[in-house]
Amino acid sequence: MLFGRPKPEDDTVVQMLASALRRDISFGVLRPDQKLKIDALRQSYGGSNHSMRETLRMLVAEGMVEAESQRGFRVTSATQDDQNDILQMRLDLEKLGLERSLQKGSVDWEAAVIAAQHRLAHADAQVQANPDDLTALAWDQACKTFAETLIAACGSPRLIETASRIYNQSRRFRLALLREGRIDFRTRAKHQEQLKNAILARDTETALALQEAEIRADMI
Amino acid sequence: MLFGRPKPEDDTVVQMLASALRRDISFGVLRPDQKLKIDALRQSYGGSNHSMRETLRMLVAEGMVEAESQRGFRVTSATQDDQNDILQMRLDLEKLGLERSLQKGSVDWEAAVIAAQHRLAHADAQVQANPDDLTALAWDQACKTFAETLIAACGSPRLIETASRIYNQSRRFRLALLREGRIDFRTRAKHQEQLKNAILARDTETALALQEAEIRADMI
DNA sequence: CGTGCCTAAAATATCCAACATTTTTCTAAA
DNA sequence: TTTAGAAAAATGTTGGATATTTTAGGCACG
Repeated sequence: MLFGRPKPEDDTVVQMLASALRRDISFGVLRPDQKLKIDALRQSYGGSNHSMRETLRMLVAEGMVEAESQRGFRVTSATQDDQNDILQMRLDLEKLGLERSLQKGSVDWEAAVIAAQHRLAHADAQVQANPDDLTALAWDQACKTFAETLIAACGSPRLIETASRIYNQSRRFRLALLREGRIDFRTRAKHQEQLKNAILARDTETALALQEAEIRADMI
Repeated sequence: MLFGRPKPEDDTVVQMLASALRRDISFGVLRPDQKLKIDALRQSYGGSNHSMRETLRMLVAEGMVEAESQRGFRVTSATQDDQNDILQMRLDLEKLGLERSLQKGSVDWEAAVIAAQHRLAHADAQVQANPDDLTALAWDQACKTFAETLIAACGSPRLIETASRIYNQSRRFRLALLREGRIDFRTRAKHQEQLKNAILARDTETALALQEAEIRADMI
């Protein structure tokens, strides 16, 4: 996983569609509560009706889309309550994950954290200099990778998978913050650096506090 | 939710299929790592190829089934590691949920706990007297309902949903215990009663300890 | 002027049949 | 015995068709 993924993630049509829809939901192209009509989606994204349905089922299970029987699909709503719920879940899950990673993580994990933090710092700089959609996408991905790296050594595949699911639900909130220019990059950079150092020092208390601050800042 | 569910959960074909497959995976009719060939499944469960594929996608997202690109679906493996991981996740999630329910739960929640515990005690007695598959199914459902009721007042839809997802993955382990006669119903009954009383007394520490004991006993 | 009812249009959920591609299995030669 | 290649099976995808359900319009009725 050093220089890009070895296996192609978007192998099948359904997975390509899922990626595209995920991205557009995160970016707000498809807005909360918006109806997702099969034929309309096919016009924009291609694929057969069946592929599109399969895709939407997947997104339902990921929490990005909601289904109502005989009434089709719509983008999951994004109320303040939802935001709070997602924030709390991220706190619970990612803190657990980081705590256990700090207990179990090897030097390989430390290296991965350093690398992810380095890339994140770079992405932060990029997105400040040039805030177009493509850069924002790369920045968002770097944020996710960093958050996932923090918990990668926790030893629980299900914790990792669950945290990833919840994280994906949080993305659109953070991308909205970015669009609105409400992200304090100065503080972020400082916290990230401190967090990395706390991890290398295996200072659990400080690391968890910084992680919590970062997650909260991600969702105001 | 007093006398059965008001809305029919198995409205559509896909949801019927999902229920049937979930049940058969939990019961071990479909064994861990078993290949799930679309046409073979259609013979047993009906439905078109698309419906079956949609169903399997859902189960993938629920963690009951795994998909490999161009190589179809198979029942999620159930190694000792998996069992441990699921156990740990249940502990983390359900303890969080119970703790918050104890903080926020109203008298309605207390009533629901009492009701669920009553039904669970009944189901325990039934399954001891008459351990056929149908009774086991009802018992299993009562267990799940009880576990879900404990965390129902936590105020976090995503915590509830996530706990449910993980719980479903734990079912086949507990049903295996039941089949092998390795469940200590005496201790269960005692613990359940004590747990209910601790909850009514809002004794968080005792309640959490008893809950943990129950979850561990569920998975040895 | 609204209100309810009926019909028409749209959308969903499903099925069948077909096909390209990929994986697996079988067979036979080196 | 190994291996190469053909045959069989399975997956992933598409198009088209149909029953059912929901939604939208329009129109008489009070």
